[in-house]
Amino acid sequence: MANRGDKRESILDAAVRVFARSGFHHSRVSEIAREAGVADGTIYLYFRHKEDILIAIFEEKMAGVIVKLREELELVSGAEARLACFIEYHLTQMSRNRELAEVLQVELRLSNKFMKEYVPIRLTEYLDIIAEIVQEGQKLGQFRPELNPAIMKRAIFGALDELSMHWVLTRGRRPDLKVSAAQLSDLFLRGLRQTEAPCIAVEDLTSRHDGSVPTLTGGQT
Amino acid sequence: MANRGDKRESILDAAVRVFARSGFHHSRVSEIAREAGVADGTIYLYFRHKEDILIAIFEEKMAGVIVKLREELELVSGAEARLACFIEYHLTQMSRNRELAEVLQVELRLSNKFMKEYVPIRLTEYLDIIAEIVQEGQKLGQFRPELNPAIMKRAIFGALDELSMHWVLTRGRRPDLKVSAAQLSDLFLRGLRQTEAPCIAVEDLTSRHDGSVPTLTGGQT
Amino acid sequence: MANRGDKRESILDAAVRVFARSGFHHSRVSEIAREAGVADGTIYLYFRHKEDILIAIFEEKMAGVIVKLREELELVSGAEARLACFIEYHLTQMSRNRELAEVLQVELRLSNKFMKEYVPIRLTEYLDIIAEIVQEGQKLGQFRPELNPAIMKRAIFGALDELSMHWVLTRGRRPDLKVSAAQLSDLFLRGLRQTEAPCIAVEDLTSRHDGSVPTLTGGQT
Amino acid sequence: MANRGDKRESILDAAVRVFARSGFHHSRVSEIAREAGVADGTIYLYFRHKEDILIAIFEEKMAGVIVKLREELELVSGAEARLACFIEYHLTQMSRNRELAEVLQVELRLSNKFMKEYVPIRLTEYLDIIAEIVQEGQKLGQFRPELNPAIMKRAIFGALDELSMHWVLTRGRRPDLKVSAAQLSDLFLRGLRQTEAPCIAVEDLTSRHDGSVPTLTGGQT
DNA sequence: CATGAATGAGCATTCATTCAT
DNA sequence: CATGAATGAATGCTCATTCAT
Repeated sequence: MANRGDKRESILDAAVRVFARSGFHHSRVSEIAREAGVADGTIYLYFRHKEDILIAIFEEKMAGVIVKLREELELVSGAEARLACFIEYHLTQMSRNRELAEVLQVELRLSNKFMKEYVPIRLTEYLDIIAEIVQEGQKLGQFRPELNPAIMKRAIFGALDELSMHWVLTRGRRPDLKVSAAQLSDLFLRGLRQTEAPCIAVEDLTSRHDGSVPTLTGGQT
Repeated sequence: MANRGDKRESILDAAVRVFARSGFHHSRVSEIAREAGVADGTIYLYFRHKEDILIAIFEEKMAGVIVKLREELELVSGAEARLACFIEYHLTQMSRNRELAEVLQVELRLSNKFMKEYVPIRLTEYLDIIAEIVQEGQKLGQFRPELNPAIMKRAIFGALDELSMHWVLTRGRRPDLKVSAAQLSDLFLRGLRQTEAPCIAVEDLTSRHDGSVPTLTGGQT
Repeated sequence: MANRGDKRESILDAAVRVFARSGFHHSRVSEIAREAGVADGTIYLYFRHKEDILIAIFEEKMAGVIVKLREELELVSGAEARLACFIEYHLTQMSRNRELAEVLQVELRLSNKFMKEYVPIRLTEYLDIIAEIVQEGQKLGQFRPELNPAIMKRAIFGALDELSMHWVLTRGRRPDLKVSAAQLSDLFLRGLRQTEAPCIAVEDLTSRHDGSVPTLTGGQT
Repeated sequence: MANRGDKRESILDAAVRVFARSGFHHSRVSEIAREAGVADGTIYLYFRHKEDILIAIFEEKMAGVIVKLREELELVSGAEARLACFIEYHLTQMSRNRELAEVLQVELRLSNKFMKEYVPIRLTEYLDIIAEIVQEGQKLGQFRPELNPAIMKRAIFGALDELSMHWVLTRGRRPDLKVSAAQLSDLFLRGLRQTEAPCIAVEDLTSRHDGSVPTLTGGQT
C-alpha cells in the first residue's frame, strides 16, 4: 500500500467483496474498513459517503471495461461483426467476475443516489459505443437508416441488461450466456440489417407505425 | 370506505402517491396512513411490512395491466401485429399514469426484498405473454424457429424496460414513446421474422456464433 | 361455559398456560383469548388490563391455597407442628402445579403493577398465618417472646420464597423440596424455640446486637 | 471524564438515578444519556442493551459490596459473629444508598433478562459467603452438621431479601433495619447453633421430618 | 354480553459521518 | 495522512385497549 492510489484501490476492492457478500444496505462501512485494513475514518478521505464507493466501483470498473471493449472492437471490422462482438463481450464479462457482476447488476440499482442523482458518465459512454456501431452500419448502408441509434442503443443495452440481471439473480444452474449472446446477435442484426432487396412488407410495417420516412429519429439522442 | 377491500385499496392508492412524491425510502408509514385516512397500525392489518406495500402495488397493478393487455391482444390477430400491440401497450402505460410508472420503474427496484426475495409471479406472467406471442409466430411459420422464446421474451422486455426507465428518469422534455414503440416494433419484428427466401448471410451468421442448427434453445425456458 | 364465572375462569386458566409457556411480557392478550376460546374484547369485560389477569391469578389461586392451608393446619396441633406443616405445605405446592408455580414465582414479579401499585391482600393474609402461628407459640411459651412475629413472618416467608424461586428457575434436576422443608423446619423451630434453661451465650448474643430486653419488636407489624 | 472507565462509570451512575426515579421500564435511554452527559449512541459503546445497564449496575455494585463485606468479615472472628456481621451488613447497605437499593431490589427483578437469562455470578458469590460461614461454623463444631449449607444460604438470604424488599417498598415510616438485623441474627444463630447438651426434643424434631441422620444434605449445593 | 376491526402511543437501536488527536 | 471514539438523527412496528355493531 505504497501510495494514495493503492489505498483507494484496496478500499474499492474490499467494498466489492463486502457488497457482494452482504448486499449494499447490509454492508457496514466499518466492515469495508476492516476488510481493507484501514480505519473507518480513512474511508472518508477517499470517498464522500458510502454510496460514493458504490458509484466509484461502477465508474472505475466501467472505465476498465470500456477500454478493453474498445480494444476488442478494434480487432473486428464491419458494423455487424462489431455489434456481435459487443454483445458477446457484455455477456462474457458477467461470468468473468461474479462478485463484480452481482454488485453492478443488483446492488448498484438499490442505491438511491445512483438511480436518481448520479449522472452516469461511463454508462452513457458505454451506450454510445452501441450507437456508434449502429451509425457506422447505417453510414455503410448495412443497417437501415430509419432506425434511430439513440433508441437502438437502449433497446440493445436493455436486452443485454435484462439477460444479465436474470443470469445474476438465478440460483442454481444458470443460463448459458454463450447461447444468449448468439441469439441476441442473430435477433438484433436481422432487425437492424438493410435488406438488399427491401421487401414490401418492411415498408408496410414501417409506415404502419408512424407513417414517416426514414429520418424518424424523434429528436432522441 | 365500506368494506375491507376499500380500505386496502385506499392504502395502496395513498402509497402510490406518497412513494412517487417522496421516494420509497423517504416515505414514512405514518404519512401513508394519514394520506389514506387510517391509523398507522391499520396498515399492518393489511400489509406485513412497508415493502409489502410496494410489492402489493406491483402485483395489484400488474394484474390489472395484464388483464387489459390480454383484452387488447384479443382484438389483434397475427403474431406480428400482437407483438407490435404489446410493445405499444407497454410504453403507452407509462404516460397514462406518471406516478405509478415512477413507482414501478424506480422505487420498486430500490427495494431489497423485491429484487432479492420476491418471486415476481406477475412479472413472469407478463414475460410469458411475450413468449407466447413468439411461439405463436413460430408455429405459424412467421417467426424463425431457431430463436429461443425464453431469450426473446427477456430481450424484448429488457428493451421496453430500459426505454421506460429512461423516459421516467428524464427531466424536462421526454422522448416520444410513440416513436419508441414504432422503432422497437420495427426492430424486433424484422429480427424475428422468417424471411421467405433465407439469405445465405443469415445462415452464416447463425453458424458463426455457435455452429449449431436452428434448435439452439440452450435449455433456457 | 354456562355462566359468567365459568368464562372468567377459563380466561384465567388459559392465562396461566400462556404465561407459563411464553412469559408474561411475551404473551399476547389475543393469544390468551384464543386459548380461552373468546374474543379479544371479551377479556376486557372481566379484567381491566393484562396485568389485572396476572394479579387475579395470584389472588384467586392464593385464596384457594389459603383455604386448603388452613384446613391442613386445623389437623395439626401445637405451634411447632403447625409451622412445620406450613413450611412443608408451601414447598409442596410448588411441585403440585409447575405452570402455576412458574407464573406466581417468576412472571408475577416481573409485573410493575404487582410490585409497585398492588396491595397484596392475599399475600398479607398468607404472611399473617405465619405470624399467627408464631404468636400462638409465644403465648403458649413454646417460642421466645422477644422475637417479633412481624419480622419472623417475613424471615420465614423469605426463606421459603427464595428456595421456591431457586427450584422454579433450576433447569435439569431440581432440589428435593422434601429435604428443603425438613431443613427449614429444623432451622426455624430451633431458632424460635424457647430453651428451658436459656444458656448464657444467648443472652450475650442478644445484648451484643442492641442491648435491649426481650420486647424488641421495633414497632414492626 | 478523562478516560474510558470514567465514561462508563458516569453512565452507570446516571442510570441508577434515572431508574430509581422513573423505574426501569419508564426510563428512556436518551434520558440516561442526557443525565450522563453523553450521546445516546455512546451508551451502546459500553452496553449492549438497556437491560445490560441494569445488570451491569448489579454486577458492578455487588462486586464492591462483596469486597467491602469480606473486609468487614475479616475483622470479626468466629462463625457466629461473622454471620451476625453479614446480616447486619446486608441490611445496613439498604439505608446507605436508597436509590441503589431501590434499583437492586425492585427494578432489577422486573427485568426479564435478569430473572431468566442472566447467570448471577456475583449473587452466587454472595450466597456462597453465607455458605462458607455456615461450613466454618460446622467445622468448628459451633453449628449443627446436619444442616445443609446450600439450603441455609438460601434461607438466610431469602429472609434478608424479603425484609429488604419490604423496607424498600414501604412508603412512610420504614421499619428499623437495626432491629431487623438483631432479630434475624438471633433467629438464625439459635437455629444453627450446636447445643452443648442436645435436648431430646431437637433430635425428635429432626427425625420427625425425615428420619435421617445428620448428613441430610439432599445433594443440594 | 360478545365481538374483532381499528386505533395510535411509544422508543430502543443502528451506523454513517465527524473531528480532535 | 490516519485514526477510531463519539455522535445523534431517524422511524417501523407492536399490541394493549377501545367501541361501534
